[in-house]
Amino acid sequence: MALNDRKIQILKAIINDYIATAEPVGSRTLAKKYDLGVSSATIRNEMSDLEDMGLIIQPHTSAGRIPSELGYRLYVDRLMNTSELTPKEQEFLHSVVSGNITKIEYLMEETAKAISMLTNYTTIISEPILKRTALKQIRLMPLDESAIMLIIVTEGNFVKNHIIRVNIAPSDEDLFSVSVKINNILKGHTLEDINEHTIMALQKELKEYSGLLKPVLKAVQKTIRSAENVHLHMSGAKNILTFPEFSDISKATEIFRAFEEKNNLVSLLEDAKSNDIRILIGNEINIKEMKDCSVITTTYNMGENTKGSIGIIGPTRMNYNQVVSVLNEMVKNIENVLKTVPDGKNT
Amino acid sequence: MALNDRKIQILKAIINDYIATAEPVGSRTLAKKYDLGVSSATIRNEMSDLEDMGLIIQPHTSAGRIPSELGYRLYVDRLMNTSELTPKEQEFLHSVVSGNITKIEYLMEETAKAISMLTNYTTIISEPILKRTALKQIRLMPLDESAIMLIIVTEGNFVKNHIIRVNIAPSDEDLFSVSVKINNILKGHTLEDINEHTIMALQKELKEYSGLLKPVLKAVQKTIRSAENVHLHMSGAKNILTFPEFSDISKATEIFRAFEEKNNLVSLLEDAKSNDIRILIGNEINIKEMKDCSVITTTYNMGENTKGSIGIIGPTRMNYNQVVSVLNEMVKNIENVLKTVPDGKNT
DNA sequence: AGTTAGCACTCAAATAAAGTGAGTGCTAAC
DNA sequence: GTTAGCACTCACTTTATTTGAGTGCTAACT
Repeated sequence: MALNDRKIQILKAIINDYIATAEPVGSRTLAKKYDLGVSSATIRNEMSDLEDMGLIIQPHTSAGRIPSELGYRLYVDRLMNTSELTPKEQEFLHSVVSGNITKIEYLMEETAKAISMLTNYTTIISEPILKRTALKQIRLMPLDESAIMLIIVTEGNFVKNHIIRVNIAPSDEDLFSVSVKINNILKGHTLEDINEHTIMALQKELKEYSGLLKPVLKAVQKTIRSAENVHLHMSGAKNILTFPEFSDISKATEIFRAFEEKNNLVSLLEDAKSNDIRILIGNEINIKEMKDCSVITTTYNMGENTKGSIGIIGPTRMNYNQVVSVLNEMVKNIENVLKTVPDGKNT
Repeated sequence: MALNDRKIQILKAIINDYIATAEPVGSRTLAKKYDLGVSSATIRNEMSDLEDMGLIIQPHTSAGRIPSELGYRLYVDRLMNTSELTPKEQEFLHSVVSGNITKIEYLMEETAKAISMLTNYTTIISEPILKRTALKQIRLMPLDESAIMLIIVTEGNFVKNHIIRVNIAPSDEDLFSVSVKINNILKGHTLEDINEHTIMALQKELKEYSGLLKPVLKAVQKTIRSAENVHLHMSGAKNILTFPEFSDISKATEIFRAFEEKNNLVSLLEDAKSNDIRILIGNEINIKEMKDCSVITTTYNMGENTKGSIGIIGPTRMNYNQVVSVLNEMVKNIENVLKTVPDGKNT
């Protein structure tokens, strides 16, 4: 059976209507609401064909049709028309990143919030993760009589700090020169780079302050490890409750439970490997609790090796068109901010 | 009408039963389930009295009774027996804080998560807030050719950092000596302390690097301001959905909406002024969306002027007894950690 | 006096029955 | 190939009926 123009037109109408109303749509509704130029009976015949092709489904005998996953797939791949955001929406999204954002965490937080506000879906964002976390700067500074602070800046200007307890705090100047020495040795190294050789070199340099070696090394390790972890931000999870498909508390709870499992979210975002926008529909998501959801993901870049992902989660009946536009716009914004004003990144 | 022993016994039984089952409890149930030594008819008479006294309520004519807010008030003030946590529970709570926690944010996050897991209620925690944020250390360090980083440590060892773009980055040594100079002038100062005099002094010291003055001052201001902000952590909001009193989606959504308003949560926690445990029941909470909830709050100390709060939110029918025990235990744990190993606090 | 058995009464909730309407598939005519 | 017409289906709504937990009151008992 061929998927002629009229069939496509009808399928599009069904999907658009269902996205808007969440109600199965019948032939009469289509005939009245959309200017298809044929009678409901004809539409009925076409719908019957579409159902045979697996693109739409009848929930029960005397109901209208709803799109199947296959139908959505066809829709997002070939039928969906992309639209521009309104100037107001663009401005809103832009205002979020243009504010005085001092920490990358806040930027992520705000971005997630903005997207979920605009779309009414749930947003998750992963902070940029460094492929190979190298140390950029290591510095010791005095805190008080019995404590000094270790500051570590990694590639990408992520800052970490650790307090080190000591018996007698070395002088400011001593700490500075120790810092410079450590720095010379560890700078540019990653965790696996730190071997016996580097440690020996450190031992030699820190002869006078041998008590510092161990805590410093430990802190450095911790830092690199943590920088290699994925940090997630989520916003608008409660929006799930606003969709009639999840008005059953047990369904909502199920999804929330899936959200709680960090691995789930990470794996969702990891699907966003390429820079393109990726769409997973229903069971294409490999998380059974989310079989009635769709996820749209993409990545944003922040320097060469550093990229994070954004994912938007909604019912399969989500507004794919809008979400894609929002994602594109927001990625543009974020990349701009991260490129032009890499101000105060931190973890 | 006197509140004799038997009435108290019956009231306690009603409240305990209702907390456990969420079902209105009738005279027959009480007579069967609890060993009160009298018949259901007698209990009925007493219940009638308790209702006259406003301690219990009949949702409708042919239903059992449920506690009124007044009833709960009496219960938590005078009737409730406190119980110990099981060793297992204690161990669980302890394991949370004893892990390798490098940042105060994570400690808070984990604590909130643990409490809400154990109690099944929603937990909010405010990070310790400094009464008067003073600067402790200010340091500049090189990043690359055109950027240096400003590190600021405030009283309480909170660390902030800002990247400053420059045309030509001064040398490491120069930055060190500039740091020491700035430090000498600003150390110990709070925001309102920074006046023309200090700025003049800075201008003089930074003659050679006048381009640094403005960004440094701006960053310092930002830092202090942000440190004076309340940072909140919330966990287990979705637990709300598990209670039959909120099984109506619209009720749940209402509460979630209230949760979204940060001011609401802050004001809840601010009620926890004293070190004691405070309990707010139903309408005692001044947030109308939360009139069917109760909140139990307390504070924890971290050094003299630094204290944060923990709040647990559940239905009015919450397990006050358990929550109080958990809170007490957890505060003990947190204070221990913050006292003995004040390691790597950060904001 | 206080307690209790007995009983009529109430009313939410569960169950059953009847009615409604949007939607379908099929047929026959255009 | 298209469409009007019609019988049929079935979720949903409405209305009626039944059920049962719980109450308050009264009269008898200790």
